[in-house]
Amino acid sequence: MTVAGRGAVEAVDSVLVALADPTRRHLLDLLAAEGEATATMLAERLPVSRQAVVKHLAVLDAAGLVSGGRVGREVRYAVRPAALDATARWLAALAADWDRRLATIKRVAEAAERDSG
Amino acid sequence: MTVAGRGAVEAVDSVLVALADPTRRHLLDLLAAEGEATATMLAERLPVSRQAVVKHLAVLDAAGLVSGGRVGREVRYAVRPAALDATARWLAALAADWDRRLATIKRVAEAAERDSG
DNA sequence: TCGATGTGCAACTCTAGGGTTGCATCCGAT
DNA sequence: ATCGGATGCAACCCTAGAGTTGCACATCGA
Repeated sequence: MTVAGRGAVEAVDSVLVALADPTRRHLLDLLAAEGEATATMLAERLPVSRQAVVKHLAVLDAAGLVSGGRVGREVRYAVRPAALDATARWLAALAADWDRRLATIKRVAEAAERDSG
Repeated sequence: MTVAGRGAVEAVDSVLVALADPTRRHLLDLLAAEGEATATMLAERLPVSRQAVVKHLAVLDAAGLVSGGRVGREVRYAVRPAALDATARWLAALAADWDRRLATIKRVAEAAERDSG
């Protein structure tokens, strides 16, 4: 690992992969707006079939970004902020790490500059 | 848009897509550790060809995550924290937005609960 | 019970993109 | 001048995964 725990990497990976698809991000937006929705409802608002939506929801669920609960004959999905928040923190920490390293490189370079110049 | 500007969406999209690939994340790790490296050097430390590395670097460059500069006959790449940091903030804001919405839903549900129960 | 609605499963198509190889090109050093 | 190491370009495979269709299974309402 570079900056945080190793077990978290797979979790971050699944979230990043999930978020990389525009249709899935659209689904998340709809879910966040609606509060709760079924695959059928979501498919009506998207230019894809219900089955496509179901597959996307499965990916999002595996990443911990949504969770679905059965109510009668339908399955209602809702958004889950935790995994998203964790990934945001991971990225922020990584960016901070890069900053730190670049600052170090710069100092070293300037020192070498002074020595030779 | 939902929580931030619209123009930023494409930028975030390219970063997310770039980060979704494990080989590219590995490249970023190597670059952050080395400070600067060429495609040839990076390819030696990865189980893929130099050409594959070049393609990945192009994607990372388009996303603003790295930048390369020519030095003599070689091209040295380095990591760029800005785009990563912006994406981290975007995700954090999105997570916060979800939290806000879920809290609202919960309040509404509880109010309805009191009214009918 | 029967019909309508929603979900689950499976086989299938099709393309984006990750990876490769081969060769041309450019620059530095002897 | 020329040899070697590094980059650039182009034409290729090949698989993951986004999307589809078709049908079977559950469940609610009349």
